[in-house]
Amino acid sequence: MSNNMLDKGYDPRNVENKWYSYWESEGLFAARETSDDACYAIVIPPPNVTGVLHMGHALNITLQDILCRYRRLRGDNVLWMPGTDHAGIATQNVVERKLAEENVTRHQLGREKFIERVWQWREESGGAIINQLKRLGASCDWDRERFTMDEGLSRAVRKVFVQLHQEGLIFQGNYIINWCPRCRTALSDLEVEHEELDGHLYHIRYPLVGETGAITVATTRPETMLGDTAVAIHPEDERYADLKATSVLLPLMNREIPIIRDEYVDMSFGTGGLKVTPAHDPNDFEIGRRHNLPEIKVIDDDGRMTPEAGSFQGLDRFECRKTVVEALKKKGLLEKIEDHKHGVGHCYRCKSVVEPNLSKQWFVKAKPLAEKALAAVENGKTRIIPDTWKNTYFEWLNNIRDWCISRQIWWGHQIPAWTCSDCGELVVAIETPEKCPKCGGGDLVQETDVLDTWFSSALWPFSTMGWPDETPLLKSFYPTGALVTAFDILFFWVARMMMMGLHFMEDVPFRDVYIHALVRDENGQKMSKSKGNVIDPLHTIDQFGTDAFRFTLAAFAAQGRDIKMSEQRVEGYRHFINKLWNAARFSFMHLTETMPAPDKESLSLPDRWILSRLRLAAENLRDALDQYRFNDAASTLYRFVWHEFCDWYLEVIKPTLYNEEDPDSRRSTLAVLGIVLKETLVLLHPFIPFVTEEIWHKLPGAEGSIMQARFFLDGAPDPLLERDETSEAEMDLIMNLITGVRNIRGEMNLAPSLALQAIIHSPEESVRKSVQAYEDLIKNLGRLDTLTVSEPGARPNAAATAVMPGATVYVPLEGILDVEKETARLDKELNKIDTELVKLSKKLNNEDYINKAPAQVVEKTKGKYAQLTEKQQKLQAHLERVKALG
RNA sequence: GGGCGGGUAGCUCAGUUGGGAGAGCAUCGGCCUUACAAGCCGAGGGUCACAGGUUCAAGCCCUGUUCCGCCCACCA
Repeated sequence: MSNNMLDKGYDPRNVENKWYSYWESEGLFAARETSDDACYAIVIPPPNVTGVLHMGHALNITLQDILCRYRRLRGDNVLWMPGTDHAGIATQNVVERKLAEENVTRHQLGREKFIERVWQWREESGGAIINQLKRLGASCDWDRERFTMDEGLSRAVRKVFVQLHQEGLIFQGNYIINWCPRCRTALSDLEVEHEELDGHLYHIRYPLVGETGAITVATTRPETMLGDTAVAIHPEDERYADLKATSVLLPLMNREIPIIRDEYVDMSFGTGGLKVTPAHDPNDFEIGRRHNLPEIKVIDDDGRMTPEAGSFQGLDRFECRKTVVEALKKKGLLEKIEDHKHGVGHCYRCKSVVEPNLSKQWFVKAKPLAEKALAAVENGKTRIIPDTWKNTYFEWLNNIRDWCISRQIWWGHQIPAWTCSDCGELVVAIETPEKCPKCGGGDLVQETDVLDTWFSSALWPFSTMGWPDETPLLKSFYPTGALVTAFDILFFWVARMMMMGLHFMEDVPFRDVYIHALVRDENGQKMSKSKGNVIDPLHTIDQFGTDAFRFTLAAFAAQGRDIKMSEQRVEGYRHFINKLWNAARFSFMHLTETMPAPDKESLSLPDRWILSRLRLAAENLRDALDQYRFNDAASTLYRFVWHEFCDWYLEVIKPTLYNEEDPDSRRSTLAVLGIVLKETLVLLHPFIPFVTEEIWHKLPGAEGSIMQARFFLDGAPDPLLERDETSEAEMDLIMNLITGVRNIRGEMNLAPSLALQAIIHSPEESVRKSVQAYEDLIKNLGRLDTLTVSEPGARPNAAATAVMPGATVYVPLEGILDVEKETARLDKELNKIDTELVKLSKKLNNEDYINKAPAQVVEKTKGKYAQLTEKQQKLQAHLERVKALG
């Protein structure tokens, strides 16, 4: 037994860690800062630093790793930039929950101490997600790992903030924003998730001042009435044409508020009366500004009623709703309550009901930035794949609103703005200013708010490469080649990277954006902890190995469709990994040394055939990956490896390998086997890096890591590795003959151990020659005793038959032919042919078809018709003879 | 309210300019054939959601209907 003998089954556990360490220690993931080779970069979508790997990451990372490894094999200088995100609110919430277990609030701790705790938590947990990415095989350039809060990136954030402020694209203002009373912070519009809920529509009567009667308004949030500063009606509403009163008395508060006329009001809704609460509703806010209405905040930052709410002060907002309704009922001012479905905003981090609230915040003026981002996709500088997402992207950018970037939390980039306590001057600067530039005062107080997490991630493609310095890295790798992500952060992240990249780098951040699917559970449900349907990728890996898992993800990554993950399927692909393993194992039983490359002329048919098929597989793989069709790439490989290389080639060459009497043939076949195995491993490597590396090292003549290999398609043209359609056609004939015999054996229930005899008739000399030349091969795989080939002549009676283009096979079964079975078998086949012929003749008898269809298509149909007719005749004739036996 | 995706074999899904309906798993039959029983050989199984239309030809293009899923939206 040779020393490169493999174990009987593939065990990933013995292999994966070993090779990952090897790749890292050999520096095989490292990008060169400059090179003559094409440079290709991908920046990782930075996972939350305190996060845990989930299926979404697994898919995302796997696809990126496939692209990166593929590009390296194509000879590119690849940079896969890794890193993590500080994930402001999410991380802060996690740490706050931990504190809660100790019965401490962050306020008790104080800002500085709290931030220390967060950093501490990052130290403890920050490595976890990275190690999990490594288990997936991620070939990131880890020496360059970045964090959105590290010094370099913080500098980039401050620089961007200051410049945008100078350009008037960042401003501070009092506007209505989305407020999460639980997280106690403002949120951007994107961070609010709307959920359709069953609620109520309360109809409330607001009595007119100076005359009898009332205007009835309808609201879903009666507690906000305490902050009403007007009632609005449509200027053209005829119901109020004669209304003389100019104000109403706000119930419960006994405040007189004006009746205003505004076209925003929908006359068809309810009674056409709209209560206006400028401080707690975005629309009302707009109306309020148009009419110079006071803005009265009745709900505070904790979601409790303010002193402005009068006797309701201190009540929780939901408690207050009930109380207000009761009070109105008592006063007889509640006209009715209807059931009403409406969208309610929730915090995307903590799921609390978001309160629209008037607040002073910082904003990015988004329109000017959005225009460039739109143009770049319109003119194709950045491609979005699949392009159905282009519309979504355009839609959002076209309707973009100013981006609220200030957050009232502690974990994040503190806004680089200071207020002079002496003169009130606002100073925005990259570095902490020593004194006030206006009055020279030394007491400058920094803005306590921090920036939206997505502000710093928007800079990721260039901040990670050293911007604002002009680094060699930026020069080589910006714009990056591709961004790979799921659609759920298309707006949060992708669109904003486009905006910032175009603004600050004056070029797009990436040439391609590949949007992949969401991973769902077997029932198509989104995986979530609360549903308990989460499949842990690490568990899957433990069970089946990383390679099987990765191959599964790739195989399911069809464009435009979500993935329903199930472990059962991973198991299926584990079989594939094992199949490959065993194919290698078999090969190494014979392939013990390097073989010289043979002349093409001296090769046997199967050798020529498999080389040609390898070429085709490589081309298909390349085309699929270049178009991000990962599933096609995976199935191409699967089919080639299993059904061509294993099922046919390895079986076909066995007699050659075991035949000691023809060492020349054996050597040339071994040489081909070596080439095909080697190149196949290279093709597979991006998908299943571990097992291919493991096998690579057993391969005679293979040097170094498989990561240093190159795609043969890119090398100097090698006549051995060209398509050879003549050989493919000849091999097809041989395979058809074998399948014909196997089919007979299978359907007639003949034991595999029973050696059969076959008679092949063909009028074509080339066919007879092929059969003669590969007689042993056919006999072997067809499990035949004897094989004779001749021109059509006397036919055996007690025989089963298989008819194919150019040849007819007879398997004499004297004494054992089951007439009934063979009759049934032939009948079935004839029926199929019958229906097929009816269809074809219908076509061919159609003048329009003959005239209008392309000649090529018509010819094809005619050929097929002739072929089937011939087959039908032969089968029919045979059927007669068989019947005569019975 | 607007937009998007999907409905193809029992299950999960492919199907790239319209021209012979496919794969994996599952099922059935036969095999321990010296790489692999995580395997080998063979078989059965589909009104391509429904209804129209365009075309010589439709799973694919157009219109409508229906069911499922998702995204966006300031109608109280």
